[in-house]
Amino acid sequence: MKADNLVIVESPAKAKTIEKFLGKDFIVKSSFGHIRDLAKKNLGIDIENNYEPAYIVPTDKKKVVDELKKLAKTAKTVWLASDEDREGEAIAWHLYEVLKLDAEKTRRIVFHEITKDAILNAVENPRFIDFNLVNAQQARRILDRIVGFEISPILWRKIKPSLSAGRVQSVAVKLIVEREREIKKFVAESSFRIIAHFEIQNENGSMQILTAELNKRIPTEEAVITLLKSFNEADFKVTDVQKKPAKKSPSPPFTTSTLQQEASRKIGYSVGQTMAVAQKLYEAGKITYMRTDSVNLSNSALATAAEVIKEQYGTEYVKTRKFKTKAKGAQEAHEAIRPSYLNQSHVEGSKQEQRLYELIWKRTVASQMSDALLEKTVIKIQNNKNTELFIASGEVLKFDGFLKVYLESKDDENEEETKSLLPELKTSQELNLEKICAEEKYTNHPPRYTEASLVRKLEELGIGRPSTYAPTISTIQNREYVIKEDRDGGTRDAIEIKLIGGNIKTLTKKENFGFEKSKIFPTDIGSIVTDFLQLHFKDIMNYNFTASVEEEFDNIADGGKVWTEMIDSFYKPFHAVVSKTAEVSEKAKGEKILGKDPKSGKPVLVKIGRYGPLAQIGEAEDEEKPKFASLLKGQSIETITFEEVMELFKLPRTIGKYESMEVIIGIGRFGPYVRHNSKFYSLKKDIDDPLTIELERAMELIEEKRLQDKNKLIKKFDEMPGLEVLNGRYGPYINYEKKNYKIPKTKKPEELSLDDCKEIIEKAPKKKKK
DNA sequence: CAGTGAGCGAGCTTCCGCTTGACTT
Repeated sequence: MKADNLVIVESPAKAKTIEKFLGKDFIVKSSFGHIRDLAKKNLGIDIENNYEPAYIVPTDKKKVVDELKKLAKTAKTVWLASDEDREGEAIAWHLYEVLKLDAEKTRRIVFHEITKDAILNAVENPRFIDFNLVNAQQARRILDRIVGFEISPILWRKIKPSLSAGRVQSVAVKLIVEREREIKKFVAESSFRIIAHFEIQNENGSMQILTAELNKRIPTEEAVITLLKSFNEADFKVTDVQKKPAKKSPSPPFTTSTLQQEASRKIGYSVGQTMAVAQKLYEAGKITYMRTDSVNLSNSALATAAEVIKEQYGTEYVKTRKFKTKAKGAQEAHEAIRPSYLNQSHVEGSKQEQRLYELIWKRTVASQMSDALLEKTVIKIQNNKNTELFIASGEVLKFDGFLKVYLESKDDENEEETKSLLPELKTSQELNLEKICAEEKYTNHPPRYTEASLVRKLEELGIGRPSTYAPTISTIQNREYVIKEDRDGGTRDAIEIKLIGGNIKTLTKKENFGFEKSKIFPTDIGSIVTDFLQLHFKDIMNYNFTASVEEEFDNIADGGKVWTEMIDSFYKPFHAVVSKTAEVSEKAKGEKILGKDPKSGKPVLVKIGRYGPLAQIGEAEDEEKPKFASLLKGQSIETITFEEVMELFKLPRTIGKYESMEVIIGIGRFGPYVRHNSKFYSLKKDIDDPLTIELERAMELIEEKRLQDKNKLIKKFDEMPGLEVLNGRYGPYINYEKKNYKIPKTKKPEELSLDDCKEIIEKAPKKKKK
């Protein structure tokens, strides 16, 4: 295949679309993102030589680069069409360098939307590579490398191997750690919410209840009773009625971050899931690009939206808008995330894809619809016994507008503010009191982050980019700095006091609180690393660090600053701190002494060990070796109590005999277990507690595992005892000499002969390790 | 795969931001 013009874009899906818009003389290829990166050896930066970067083409990019080289050689003109932002400009430059392009035959073009007009217009208006922008990217890349690769090794030495630190991830973890500490410090307070119920006779004779809330909360039970008594036999009347028009406007179309948030709130996807499903939709040509910080829609999309809305809902529902991006540091290389074809409100595909698509369709369409019009009513109610003021507020939807299609969800749905239609009332109208209820309400601690709300916070701080939100969230979980899980809450008393028929009744109810679903919690390692970094690298950990270096990158991009000078003024003081910290800082183990062992009088402490958090009685220097016990899942150094620690030392414990052999409960490398006849059986996490589990349940676990093992074995051969055909999580497989082999789909596992198995093992591709 | 927490030393880990596959025990 030969063509005079080679166009290079970043994404293959984009290449496919664009090729259709351009003529036969054009061949459109993708670079699959960056094609070069800093070498991993020696930082990939020659510090002595004015921060000269050492770029290499990673092995998995060699193939793409070779193909592009070949095509570039025969092309008369090479069009570098990577995105119009810092990273895109750098990609263009790397291509220019690696493909050894001739400046004469190279053109740099950009477009923000994938429409024929935009592309043709771009081709008409080429420019050359903007080296200031490229240098801003180099500064960004090198700063991140320096921060990550100079701090991480300190963590390996001072805390634990394989840990990591970085401009983005370390701050993300800090947000989680700090929020958890705020929550631990938080003390819930309660006060009483007072609600009066009035009976209203409607014109047609039917009865309606009007509820109105006292304009303040009452602090104590005693004060509530005094107050309620003062209402006894009072006459209530309306003292004011106010009606005001109001409106609600739709949210802007989706960006990566808002899509992740809404998909989490409305359909319960993790941010990783959302991106994977969106990727599928994008590749199928159903939505525009899913990694974007822009809320902009193309003019043609706006026009189609107007048509679709007019057709489906009527002209009065159309109101097209151009939204402005508010996110800090947004680079707006793409459109907002929207359906490629707005006239398709549904698409084929998996259930997951359909649900996400519908969400995107609704959000996009709603963003171009009329405001919803409301009438808000506020009614004031007073009485003749005291000066207290009750307020009833209601809301009537006069015109639904965009609400016909879509309403953005909120993170905290606790506030049940169901404002309803109020009866028509006039000033000085008398009201018949039915009852007054006082309910004890507790204040809530600041909410724990979900994956999606953490992304929102990062975006707010200008930290990270659309392409990195999901990977960052998984990095901090993979490093075990944080963990996403459900946690049980507790119950507490909530008092209810009523004034009804002249009597006061008090009732104490139990209410559940504090249950957490899929929330992010810090681990001990996360807290210790955060404290360590905060102590030694306070600048990097500052929430404004990214914003302030971004300002300098902008200066470089504008040509006002030389990138090596910017890096130099960062590196010199930074590296001095690195050297000093490596030398003088203590090993950080998060050690905490909780008390004294009543038996031996030795100190009882908790700390991070090689294999995670542990409790210890006595010290290493003591003559007698210290005793150790691992902490249980869900326990942490920061919150565990002395009593809980002492419980841990009750393990291992013998809980009885089964088949005339001892049954022992312990905690090992892989968590709590039952040991019986020198075999191990795992306790079920979240169900079994090793400290309280009884013999009967342990026997159940043993039998369950035995049954499972029996079902696991499909086939074995007497001639070769080491070879087994087994049933696993991903279906049947062959196990031989500790290695597993896939069974071809053409074969039935039950019918495999020994020779078949040998053949499969022979033919299996050699394991490659990365 | 299941009681390890000492210490030595070789060799490895690690960043952020652009993009998709390859491939699952």
